[in-house]
Amino acid sequence: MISASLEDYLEFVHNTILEKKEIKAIDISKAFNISRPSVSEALIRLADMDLIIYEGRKGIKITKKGIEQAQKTVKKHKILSDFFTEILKIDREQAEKNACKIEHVIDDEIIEKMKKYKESKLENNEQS
Amino acid sequence: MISASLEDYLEFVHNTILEKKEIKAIDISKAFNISRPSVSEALIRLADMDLIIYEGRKGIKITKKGIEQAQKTVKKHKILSDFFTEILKIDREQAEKNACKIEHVIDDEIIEKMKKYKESKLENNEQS
DNA sequence: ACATTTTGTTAGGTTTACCTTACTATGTAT
DNA sequence: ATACATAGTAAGGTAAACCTAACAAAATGT
Repeated sequence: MISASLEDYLEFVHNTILEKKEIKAIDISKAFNISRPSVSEALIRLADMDLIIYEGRKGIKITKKGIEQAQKTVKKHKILSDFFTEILKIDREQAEKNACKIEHVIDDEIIEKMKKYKESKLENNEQS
Repeated sequence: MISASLEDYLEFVHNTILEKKEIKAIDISKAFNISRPSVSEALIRLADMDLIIYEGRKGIKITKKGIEQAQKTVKKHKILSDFFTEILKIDREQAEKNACKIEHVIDDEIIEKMKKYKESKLENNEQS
């Protein structure tokens, strides 16, 4: 099982690669406000788990396994954050912040029910 | 700030004292499946934070500050678990399990909105 | 081309939350 | 009363996730 911290970093690696085609260790350091050595260490652990391929300055690549992992987290994040904003009327910033923490501990079944609930709620609103 | 583990132990101390009038270190050890030395260590940390008064075999007492802390956690736990069962139709066991983890990371504002949401939903159901 | 800045690594340290092994003190049972 | 079991402590260890200081390599600016 992957830790919350590593999951966060992997999610960021994934999102950044999608957005900007590449990512460097320093980007993670800046994004999460952690030291460069801590990023090195984390990337080595992610590589040990075959979630990324890390070759120092040569770049960070995400593996198939890593993409699958990251997508699961991204999906949870999105459903949580949408549920919070659209159903509970939480402001975006706070919804995002809480999604970031809850995505690491919540079960898939609850996420699925949140998604279904939101969908059925929005259908009803369209009819009214 | 208190850690998730310590918050769990404090919550259990509080609930057990309410239920059975007293609690021993060994009870925590059994409930959370952690070693006796780990419990000792945790209780010392809780005592350092003035959340409990710990005098070894003489017993564990919870302070005013500890009760307040524990009640906050219990409240979050209950609102989460009720929201999951009543709104999202999650079964009790899974709702409890997830509440246990989410209660440590979720903001008060979201908890409040969940509570309000559930209350207004139940009102509507009474009318229909 | 050379100096400076940027990026990453090494080495060593801290804290939290666990663990095991071994010891001590307390309670119980006969 | 003594032997045994239970509860707690002491000592020492591990792994994760962070840190700083110092160094090395690479990229950039002039």
